[in-house]
Amino acid sequence: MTVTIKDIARLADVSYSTVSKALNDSPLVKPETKKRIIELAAQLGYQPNLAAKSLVSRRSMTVGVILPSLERVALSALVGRINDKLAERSYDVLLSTLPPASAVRLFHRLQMDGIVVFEDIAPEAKHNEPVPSDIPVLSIGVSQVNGAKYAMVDAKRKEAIKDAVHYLTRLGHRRIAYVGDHRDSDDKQQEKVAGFLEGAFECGLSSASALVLDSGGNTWKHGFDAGRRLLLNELPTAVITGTFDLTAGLLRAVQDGGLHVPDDLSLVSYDNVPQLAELDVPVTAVGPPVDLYAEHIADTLLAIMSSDEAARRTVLLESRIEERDSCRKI
Amino acid sequence: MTVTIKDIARLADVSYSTVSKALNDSPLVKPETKKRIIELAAQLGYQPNLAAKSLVSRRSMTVGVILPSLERVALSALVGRINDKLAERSYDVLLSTLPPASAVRLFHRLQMDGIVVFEDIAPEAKHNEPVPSDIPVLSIGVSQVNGAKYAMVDAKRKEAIKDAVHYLTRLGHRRIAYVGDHRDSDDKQQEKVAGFLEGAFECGLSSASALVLDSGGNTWKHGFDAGRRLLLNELPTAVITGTFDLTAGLLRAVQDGGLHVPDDLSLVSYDNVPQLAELDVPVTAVGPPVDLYAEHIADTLLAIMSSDEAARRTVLLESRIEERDSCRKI
DNA sequence: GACTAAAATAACAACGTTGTTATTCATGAG
DNA sequence: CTCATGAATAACAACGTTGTTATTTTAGTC
Repeated sequence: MTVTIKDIARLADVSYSTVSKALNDSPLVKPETKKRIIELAAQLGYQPNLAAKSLVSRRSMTVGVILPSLERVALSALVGRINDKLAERSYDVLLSTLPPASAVRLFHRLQMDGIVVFEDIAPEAKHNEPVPSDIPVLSIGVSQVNGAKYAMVDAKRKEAIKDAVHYLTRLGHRRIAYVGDHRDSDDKQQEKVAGFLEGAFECGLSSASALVLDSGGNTWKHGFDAGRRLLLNELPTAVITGTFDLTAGLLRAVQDGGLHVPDDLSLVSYDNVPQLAELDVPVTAVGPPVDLYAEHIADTLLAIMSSDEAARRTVLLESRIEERDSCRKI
Repeated sequence: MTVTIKDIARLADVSYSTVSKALNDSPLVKPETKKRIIELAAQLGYQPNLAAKSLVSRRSMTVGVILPSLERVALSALVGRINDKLAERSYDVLLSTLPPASAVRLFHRLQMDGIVVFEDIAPEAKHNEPVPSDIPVLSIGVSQVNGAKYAMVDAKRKEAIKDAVHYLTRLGHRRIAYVGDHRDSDDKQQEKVAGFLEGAFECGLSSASALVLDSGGNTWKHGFDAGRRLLLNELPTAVITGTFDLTAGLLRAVQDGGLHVPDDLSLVSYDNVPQLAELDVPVTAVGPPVDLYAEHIADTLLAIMSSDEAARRTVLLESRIEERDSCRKI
């Protein structure tokens, strides 16, 4: 049997409402009594029943995060940071890898105060069952199927990759490749490709000297394979990679091929995460810094949660270049 | 404002207790009324408030899973299966990647009916704060620091690897390598090494022909690197790998090195997951099949949850060989 | 058409909290 | 010594459910 405030009340010989006040550090109870009760509670290993709490307060101080998996390093890192940021505001974070529709239903039943969706598809896309409008949903980079329905935080991916092209061009590179996942289904990846092509155009690169390589996926393995293929043909002087994992894999492949980064090949990676500094060669990154990303997600979520007149807003995060040792002037 | 049974009651012009019964398909309400209420509820997008429900029923029908990350394929797969199995028994699963102590506290506050811990360290190891004894905890393969404190499901890793050695020996292999993570901190990995050595001894292999390679980690990358190193020295005729990810990486490395599996090298992998069949070469596996694993975890959890006189039991799962195309007779 | 049994529905208590309102208990002023 | 004042504590209602108990409605009997 779990210990409740009533148990504590009985043992401390006070009423249970006094216990409640004492544990919430209310000024209405005598410091002495308060101390006695708090100590007793700690000793009994009392944990407040969140169900009861949320029932009366109408909020659970809990948010749910829906994600496909934690296999991508950058996503894993981001979720960790979001957890931290929300914990600072005393919210707890729970994860689910269920299909979005089921996860949302579950979170709704659990009275979560907010939901963050990392899926590529909008929650109602599958079964066409609309998400209840009374629970704030923040979707991260989902293609807005039916108008701006949810609040959204997203990265300016196109700008980010474009920035990378400009950056490399300024360093003198005239032959650049973009390596990324190229499946039609995923708009986010498409956006990066578009950024690359626009950037190349703006910098006056010929289409022959702006190579797009389809990695067919976003894992280390895909990056490695792409790096391999890169080595088979005439090399570019610089490569831009679409995700952290791709970068790590590709770096390994080209190093294995006997190339030195940045002497033989410059490298810029999307996914502005600190892990890029820990690779064999610290790699220059573009994209919103993960800390900033997490902070904006947390802030936006808190914003739409507090204003019941849901401020369905879209935040587009600016990219920032994080220069490291993977690029050189030529 | 969320819709409650009282809202439905008002609209249907019945008492809220009737609504409750109708929604729970009680025989005490007229079929006609029942139907009307159920339709109305669906139309309003009603979702039962789990907080209220668990408050009165003293159980949340929810279990929490604590894990370090979902980066390992086999773990990811296992969690997915557990989710399915528990869903069949109408339990919901929530995940947390918080440090075990915090996650347990959170789950306790949320009144979860049970907890599954996938961490390498016991929950109380960090801050020495004991887990409340009133919430059933099932730990997966944790080294039992202070006696058999929690229920536990674990794999007979030692036997599994030993089986692999015997299997390969029967096929005629006399020079076998084991590739795995070798950090002292992780007992699970140590167990596999021990299995390898014992197996080698039993099969009469000389210590020179039973190689142990430390991969230094359990990811694709570590496997790849280990494969690379393998190629540098005199090759064994067969390799046993400690995890799915190691196998995938190592397979790639040796294929890159111009070897053919199984003609030039036989391969057996720990982690009995179906994903092994989808690699370039379908790889023979040892270890408890993931389905069986998930089922036992679900069953054991349900068992210790139902018997309040907690049946703190330990289940050790037998390994099974899943033969595929990665081994040949010599 | 009054009476009973059964069926249907309504009313109520409880779960563990919090916030509000009511009560008790000192303390000090007159 | 009585009374007002304020501090400390107790009692109570409410949150959204479920299960139990009480009440109403319906149908069947004579």
